[in-house]
Amino acid sequence: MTDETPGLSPEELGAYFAVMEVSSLLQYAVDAHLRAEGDLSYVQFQILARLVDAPDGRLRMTDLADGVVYSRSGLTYQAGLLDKRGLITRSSSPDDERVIVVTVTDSGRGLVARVLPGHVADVRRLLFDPMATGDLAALSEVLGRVRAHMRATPPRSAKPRAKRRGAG
Amino acid sequence: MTDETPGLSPEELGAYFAVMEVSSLLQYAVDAHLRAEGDLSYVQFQILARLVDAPDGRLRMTDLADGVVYSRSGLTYQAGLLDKRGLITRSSSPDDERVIVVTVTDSGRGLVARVLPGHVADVRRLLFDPMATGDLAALSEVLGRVRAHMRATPPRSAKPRAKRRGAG
DNA sequence: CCTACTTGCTTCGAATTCGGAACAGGAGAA
DNA sequence: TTCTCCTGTTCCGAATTCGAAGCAAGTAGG
Repeated sequence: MTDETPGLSPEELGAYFAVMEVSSLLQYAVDAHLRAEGDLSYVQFQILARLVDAPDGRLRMTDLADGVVYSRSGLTYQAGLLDKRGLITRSSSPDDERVIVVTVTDSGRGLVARVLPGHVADVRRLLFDPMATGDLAALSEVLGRVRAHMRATPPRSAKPRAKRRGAG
Repeated sequence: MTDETPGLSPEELGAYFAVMEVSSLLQYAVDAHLRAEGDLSYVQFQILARLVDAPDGRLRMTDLADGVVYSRSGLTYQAGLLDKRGLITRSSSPDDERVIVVTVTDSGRGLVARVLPGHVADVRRLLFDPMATGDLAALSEVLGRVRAHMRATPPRSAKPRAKRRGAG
């Protein structure tokens, strides 16, 4: 793999850095607002938003984990916090006693409804306001392709001996 | 601000989610590889890469912090780890005794050179391979505008009473 | 029925991050 | 000079994350 590494062109390098910086700044700003308005971290908001969007407001722990956190234990921790605040409830599934079904409470729905307008306004102000006509379509097109490719390429296969210690 | 929140169109929502998911998966995959190949976290690699790219391989702590971490203390922690491994050195500036100048060692340069090909290959495989002709230019164009807008809009002004506790 | 294997979630220990407090070196005014 | 800010770094406590290990529940084979 030392022979065929053509490197990245300046434009590729700039695009790579731009993706990382934009997402980082966006998440940081959005997270700060969510904490200020609803005392919610970005991860907690994502969990609640997913539940609100789900049929009957119920999802299994495993389904919730996908795309939000990269470990089950992290979700257990966050679910514990949300449960303690009365924003969700957890109960065993009658079909499969192993499965924990998470349900949004009315309080949780109310909190999401209360912080959602500000959240949307933040995203619009930071991400979409500076865009020109056609930028949105172009961005969706490109990132849609990239996302589909990433989902089809599980990252696990590439790191057989990654010895990560602690939080990433 | 409750009257004028038109929400986000489905395409905007999709683009927003795509940005967050792509960057998250990309960072996760790249981080895993950096740890496997050089026992470096993504943040540590960013610090070393910045130093290698800087004139004389030297930067002040404050300049390093901008864009890498969101707190000075976090940079101090990482600099301590890199210093302990002999990848950087820290010394006071003769001009201003307050300033700490960070310098990459030969060992640090060697490590960056060793992990850079794999890092570049990861970025290419995950981010650029699925792109079609013209996608790169479009992405650079859009995100360049967004990034410039974000840099001109400091996030501090929008969260006067954010009471964050611990890591974000 | 009983044993082996898999799946789903939680507990535990370690690592990383942040904000604020504390500390030290310069710059300017009287 | 001395006093008062300002800049820059480090220390500390709290919060969040991950991986590994442990435990309960379901599934397949004999």
